[in-house]
Amino acid sequence: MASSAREAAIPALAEVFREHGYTGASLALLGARTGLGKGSLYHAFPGGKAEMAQTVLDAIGAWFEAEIYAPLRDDPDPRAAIARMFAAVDAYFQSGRRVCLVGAFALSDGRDLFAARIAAYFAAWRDALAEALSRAGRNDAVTLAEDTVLAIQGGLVLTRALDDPAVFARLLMRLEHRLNG
Amino acid sequence: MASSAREAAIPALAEVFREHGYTGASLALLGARTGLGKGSLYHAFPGGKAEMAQTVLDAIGAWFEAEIYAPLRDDPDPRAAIARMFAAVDAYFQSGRRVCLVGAFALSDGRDLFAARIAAYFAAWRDALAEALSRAGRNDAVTLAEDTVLAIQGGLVLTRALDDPAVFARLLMRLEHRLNG
DNA sequence: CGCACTCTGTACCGATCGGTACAGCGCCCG
DNA sequence: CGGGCGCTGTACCGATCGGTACAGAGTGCG
Repeated sequence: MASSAREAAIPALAEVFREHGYTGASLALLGARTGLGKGSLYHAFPGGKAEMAQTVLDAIGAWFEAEIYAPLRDDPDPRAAIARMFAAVDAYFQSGRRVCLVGAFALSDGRDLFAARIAAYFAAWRDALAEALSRAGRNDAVTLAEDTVLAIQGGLVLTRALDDPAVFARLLMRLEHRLNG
Repeated sequence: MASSAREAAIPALAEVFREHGYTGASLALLGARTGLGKGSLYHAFPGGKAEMAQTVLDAIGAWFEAEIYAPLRDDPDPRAAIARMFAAVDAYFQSGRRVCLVGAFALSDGRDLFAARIAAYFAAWRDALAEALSRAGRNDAVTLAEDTVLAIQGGLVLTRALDDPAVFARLLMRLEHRLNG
């Protein structure tokens, strides 16, 4: 199938963008990590590096939407959805060893190119979490949601800076306690 | 004086690294922003781009040490030092419009090159704040300090991502209230 | 004045950048 | 079996990368 090579390449592309940023992710690196030559890469992504990055951002957004945001909004048990969010976040970011690509893009390169997607990712997260908190009876739902999303990003920065995954683990415990008691 | 051109260039260099990251900050950009040709740049920084980045990181570290960490540790009134920290942070980061270079470096490029400096910057901040909180009588000083430093970094990420300085302003108010009542 | 020394613009280096062109391989379908 | 097409490796493009070499301008001092 035409799109299967494309789909298969996405996780590898994501990893390279995560580790090197947009400008730092060279076609040589992208090709090496995916195992695809330049020809294949441009056949699958005619738009070049920009299309690869967009596709990766969309895939990440879709994953979070399905695994985290949708349950937060729709699960009849909001507290269960929040617990699920923390478990998914811990697994996804490998307890802080893995960086958030969207957050990294927001800070430096490719910010202008992908600003809309970046903003949408965080806004959706904050709003879905606020929805769950609201249904759980919190009246400070929006503030608490913003604070939580922001703390997770900060936790990733500090964990990476200090090279100490315990920072992220402690943070998630604190946050979950604050949200779910 | 020999070092005056060097010193004068540092803020401009810092701004370029902040906006483009380490690999994204080309010598062309660095030269344009500082107003120095390649010859002058390499005369002032014989070690090239790496020395420029190190110098910038050191200058930032020194500024935070003098303006924020030292008062946190030494001011006889720890609550005043904490208030001063929030005012300095708000001014330095221009209410979130400006990104933290150290945090940006921690997330992506140049991380390995400058890991020690990056870790020292955050560890010093966390420890100085914990010292102040401890002297102010908080028994959860270390946790609270870690949480605060991390939240500021996350606030910068989210503010940039959503392009909304109000996020950072709200965060600082919340944090100061949590620390100083 | 003239020497010496600091500084700086410019030309140049090999390497690598993102991207394009294209020839040929292999697979599928008629 | 054979023709066509999806796919891919490779050579190549101009631009730019970080870095070096160096000649000459500017400057201060004996």
